[in-house]
Amino acid sequence: MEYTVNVRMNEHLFLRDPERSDLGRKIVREGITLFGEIGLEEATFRKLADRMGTKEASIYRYFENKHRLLVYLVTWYWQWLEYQVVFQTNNLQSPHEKLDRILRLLIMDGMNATAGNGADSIDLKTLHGLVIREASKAYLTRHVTEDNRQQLFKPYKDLCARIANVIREHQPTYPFARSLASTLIETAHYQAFFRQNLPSLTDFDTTKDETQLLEFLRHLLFSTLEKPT
Amino acid sequence: MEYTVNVRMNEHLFLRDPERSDLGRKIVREGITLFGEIGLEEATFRKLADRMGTKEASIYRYFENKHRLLVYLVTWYWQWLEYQVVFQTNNLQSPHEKLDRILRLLIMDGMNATAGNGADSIDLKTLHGLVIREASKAYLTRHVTEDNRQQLFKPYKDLCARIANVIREHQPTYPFARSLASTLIETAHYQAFFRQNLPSLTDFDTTKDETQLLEFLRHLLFSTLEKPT
DNA sequence: AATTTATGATAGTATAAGTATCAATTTTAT
DNA sequence: ATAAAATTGATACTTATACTATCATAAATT
Repeated sequence: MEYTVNVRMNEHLFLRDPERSDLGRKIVREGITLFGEIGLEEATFRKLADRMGTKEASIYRYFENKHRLLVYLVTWYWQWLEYQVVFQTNNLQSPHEKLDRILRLLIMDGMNATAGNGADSIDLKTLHGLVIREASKAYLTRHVTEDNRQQLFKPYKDLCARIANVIREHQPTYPFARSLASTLIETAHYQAFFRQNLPSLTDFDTTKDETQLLEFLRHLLFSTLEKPT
Repeated sequence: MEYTVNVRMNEHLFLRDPERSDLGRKIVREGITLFGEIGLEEATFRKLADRMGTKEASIYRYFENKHRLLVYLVTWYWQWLEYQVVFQTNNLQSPHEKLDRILRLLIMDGMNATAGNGADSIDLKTLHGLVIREASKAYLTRHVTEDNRQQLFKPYKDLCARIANVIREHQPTYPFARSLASTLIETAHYQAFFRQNLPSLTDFDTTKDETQLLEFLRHLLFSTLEKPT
């Protein structure tokens, strides 16, 4: 059985829906690789246009500016991840097992490489790397309140709320389920970043895989949930 | 007894030592308030110069660019904080008590408002707010490896290592002391940011003080250290 | 008093960010 | 199949940012 899961994006994120044209899908796809390759600050719409063989002005017709494109990509990731959480924890009996599955999703442990159909498929590994480096810049701005009013962070909140629910399922008396959920998400990301770039801020062996990070998160999560408050 | 503690800054951070002239100290002081008021992305050296009644070119004589000034401010904070950790945990008998003191430092619980002498004193509350919003941008860049080679993040690593040592003092068998230390620092910051700006990502009452954040961190830390690995 | 050093004032370049226009092309509706 | 509508390409602007350069003046050193 073949199927694709479509993510419905917040309409404030774009001027013209990039999912509805080849050019739009290409902006998203190439945007991920450009941001991934040279980083958000070095990236410009001109460079993106050149790489795509199109014009700056064409990209501006889809996205108001670079920041909106970033938020688009990052929220796409949150929504994709929330779907994975729902899908992969479905029919698991124990909340413990669900949480374990969620942690493995957060570090993209053993994920398949792409999402979506053929040429327009999204390179999830690259997107994950982008999220690790740039996702926090989506909200660490002066206009966070305004963006929040436009519901731009709803996918992040939804993901967080969903994880918090599983936490409460496992330990109904724990009073900081949402903070713990957001901490797990953020910690998964910057510990991965530190492991790669500033390894002395971690205890992980850079030459090995992310198993140690997973161990760290697992221990953090389950010890916290076991101890009464 | 009057005394001031001087922080020796990495010389790669500036072109001319801002501590050694009135103009330089003013750049640092006003830089903190400007970044604090309008945020890093909106801030420019032109705006900073206008606000100071000086010229753009004069600021460029001290700092290569905006990012270096950011790193300067942020690392100043890390060094100041490490000193506070050393000072305030000195002569405390139990590592548990030391860790508790460290957590309170991380959220700036009951800190006095300024550091340094008179007119050149640094507004710590504003700097703390700046660190919460902007500190991660100091390392979340493409040139992190190069900056790291220039030791720009040494103060952060030193602080982290010091906290990790207290963690090991309290629980010698815990294998992730450094990751836990960096997690505590980061979590203290973005949970404070979320509390202020995206409160549904937390369980904290925005109308109250940071006590709940402290409770969250305390529980996270001590439950993790109690449980065997 | 002489000399080095720091700052102010002004000017200039390169790139980024964003807008506007219009013709050419593609898509959609009839 | 044809007309109408929407999309894209191509070009050209405007404004702002991020610097660099120069030189006169002021301040601090020797």
